[in-house]
Amino acid sequence: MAKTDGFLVDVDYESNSLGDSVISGFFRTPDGLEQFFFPEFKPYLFAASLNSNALEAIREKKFGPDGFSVLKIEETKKSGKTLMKLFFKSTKELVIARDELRNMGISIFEFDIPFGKRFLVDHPIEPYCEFDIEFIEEAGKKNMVSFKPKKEQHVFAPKMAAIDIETYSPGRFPTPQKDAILMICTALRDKSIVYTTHQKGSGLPGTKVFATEKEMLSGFFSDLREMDLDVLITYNGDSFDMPYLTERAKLFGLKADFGFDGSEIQLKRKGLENAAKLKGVQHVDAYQTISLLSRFGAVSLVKKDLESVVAELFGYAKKKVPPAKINEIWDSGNGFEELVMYNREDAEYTLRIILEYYPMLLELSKIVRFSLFDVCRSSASQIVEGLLLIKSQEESAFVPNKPDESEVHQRLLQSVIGGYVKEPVPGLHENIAVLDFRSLYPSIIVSHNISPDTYKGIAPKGTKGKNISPEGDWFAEDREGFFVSIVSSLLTLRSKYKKEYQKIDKKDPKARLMFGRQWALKIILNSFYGTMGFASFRWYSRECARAVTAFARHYIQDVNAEAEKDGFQALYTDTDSAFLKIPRDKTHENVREFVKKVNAKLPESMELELENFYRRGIFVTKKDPKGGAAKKRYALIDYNNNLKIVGFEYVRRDWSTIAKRTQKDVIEALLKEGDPQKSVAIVREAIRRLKEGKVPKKELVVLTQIKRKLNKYDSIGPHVAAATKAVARGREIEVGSVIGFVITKGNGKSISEKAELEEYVKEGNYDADYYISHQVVPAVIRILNELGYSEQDLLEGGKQSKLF
DNA sequence: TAATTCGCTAGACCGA
DNA sequence: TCGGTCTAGCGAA
Repeated sequence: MAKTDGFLVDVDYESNSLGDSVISGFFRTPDGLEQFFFPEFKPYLFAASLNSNALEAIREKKFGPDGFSVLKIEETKKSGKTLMKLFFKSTKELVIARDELRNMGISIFEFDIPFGKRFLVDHPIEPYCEFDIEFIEEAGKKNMVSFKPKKEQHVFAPKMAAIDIETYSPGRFPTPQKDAILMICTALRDKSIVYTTHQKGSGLPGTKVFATEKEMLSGFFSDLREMDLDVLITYNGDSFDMPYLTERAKLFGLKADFGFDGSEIQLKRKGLENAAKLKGVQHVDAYQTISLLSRFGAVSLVKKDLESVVAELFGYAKKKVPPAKINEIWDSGNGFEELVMYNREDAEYTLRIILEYYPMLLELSKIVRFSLFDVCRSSASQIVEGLLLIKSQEESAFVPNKPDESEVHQRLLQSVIGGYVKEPVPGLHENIAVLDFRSLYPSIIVSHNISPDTYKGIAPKGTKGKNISPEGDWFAEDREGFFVSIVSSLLTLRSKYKKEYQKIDKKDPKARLMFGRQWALKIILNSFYGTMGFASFRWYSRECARAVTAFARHYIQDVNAEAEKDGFQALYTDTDSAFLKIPRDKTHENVREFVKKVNAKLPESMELELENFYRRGIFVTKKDPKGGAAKKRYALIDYNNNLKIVGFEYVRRDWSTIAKRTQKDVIEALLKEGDPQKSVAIVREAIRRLKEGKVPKKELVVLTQIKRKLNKYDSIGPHVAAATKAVARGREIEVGSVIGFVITKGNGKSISEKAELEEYVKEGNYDADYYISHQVVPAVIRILNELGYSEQDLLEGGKQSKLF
């Protein structure tokens, strides 16, 4: 028996010569990346308790065309019920057997958990932890005997590199069958290398020049293998770089073989998306990661192309070389260094994005026991599901099946009422306090023991108890719910991490790791409520979701009622926050006392926090005057002159910069300086510039996402019209892409007819009337209405303010 | 196929 | 040409 130690970096499975599915773990040991096999671990599923006849029938059953049998059957208990654990020799056989078992009328469970994930769920191990390993080597294969977490753990510091390719694209989207790879860049933390076949590259620092593309690819592949990476990063490599490299390699009789032991890239489909997997090496697609983060609201991005992301995250305006320019440079050789720079920056920034989020990804990986490859491509439901699977395994709890289509349909018919939103008091207000509940939904789950396994039904009228929601849903008090123990430990862990982070010096490299840790927990906590009400979720529970929001509405409305009782004015409320106007006879200290008083009555895990005090704030009426004041839009300024603009056009990407900037300037003049006349002057100036035709195109662009195929739209809005026209010109527009359009002078009747993709519009070609009356004026008019101005005042001028 | 509901607004669409 | 209704997108929480 031999010994070593190392970090677990991936779990995978493969078919051996006998057709058995065998799990292997990849460990980063002192000898490099090593693969250890776990031949004892077999694929399995559960079947409902069977009588002896049925059990015999399964034992005798010959499955599939080849007539295989169940490997073995064990009896187990889950949540107190008896289940049969059926083992198979391979995942292939399990898949065949599950259909036939169902046809036999047998209820089966946990039949759709990927084998690699199954292994990680079943073993009390975290990926990227350090282990002491004992193994036996036979016929060149290392079989694991035991592996135990080391007492002292080091943080896994992976070898990382990012790659990016540039291709030839003569006026169309590049196709690997025809268009060459011109350049490839590999970026490491301390250097980057550009591979190219252009002779202009020779002599340039950090470049490797090859005579042919075939030699370049082969050189690039062998360099990658030599780097012996743990993590390989791309930007949209799942859909572009990896398939492209694979295809080009194939054309030259090569293989994109830079995975473990010279294995090739495997291109998979994950739902509708592509995924490129490498054995033993984690392919982290930064584009997928950014999508994940923006889904979870961890970053807010207007567009997800590399340039926009780099601008948002690092404040750097990276220069883009458009495809046509790439070809021009390539053909002429002029400006070659610019192309090299572009390629290099793309790879370097791709690496930087992942370095930025690595601590958070790593923590997510550990919590749900997904590899980095899986975690960066996961959805919210997969992450929560992963966590619940682990918990179920630990407690031998029953795992519900995913619902079938008709069940999902049924669930969708009944939705759950959400948070309470109070109509604000419109107008300009002074001296406001904003209070909010910390982690409201998770803390309600914990406080009232909300979980499917503690649900007792609707409480009879008159029943008293702390776990009866305002709508009557009743949860047990004598035992802790399955969801509750998870959420509660996540909440505790997060506040511990947050405290540690607050204490540590922010320059300490550990600080980023700690921040990432608490952030990962926040993401999971925030998704928990949502998944309970998600129709396709295994642990869907309408009752739980309904109780959470009912309690939430109760608590926030209670804060308002108490505040009014104490002499504050409840200005506005949205779900977990209350805006209070502090009357003249009250102080900030009175607000703090009020918060304390509320907290004294709240359950232990709930807390109302003082978010901030604001000097001034404005709420406006809706466009439809009958509709009253607008919810979810307001602006505040605190005592340090920090402006907070929420919900207004200013924060929306589907409004032009000219409208957004004018709106922001107006709000600022009003809140910061209290100067309505200046606000009016700002609007008039914008209108004047528009009329003179001097506004540059980039201030006029409206960004919108194309969410479906262009022919699937019932209503042809400006963005669809602009996209359709662009496609007619030969531009490719993918579903999900964000396009920018401008309303031109054109001679169409409708706005759509005048909408054109930004790239086809000349400077100065814009419809000034449209931008005045459909962009600038609507963005500011409701704000100025509150101060007594009308639209006429903006367009003509002269009249003075009556208010303020 | 991949967390929820609440809410605002624009612009097309449609019939009088 | 109008006003109501519907489709669509995005943001707040």
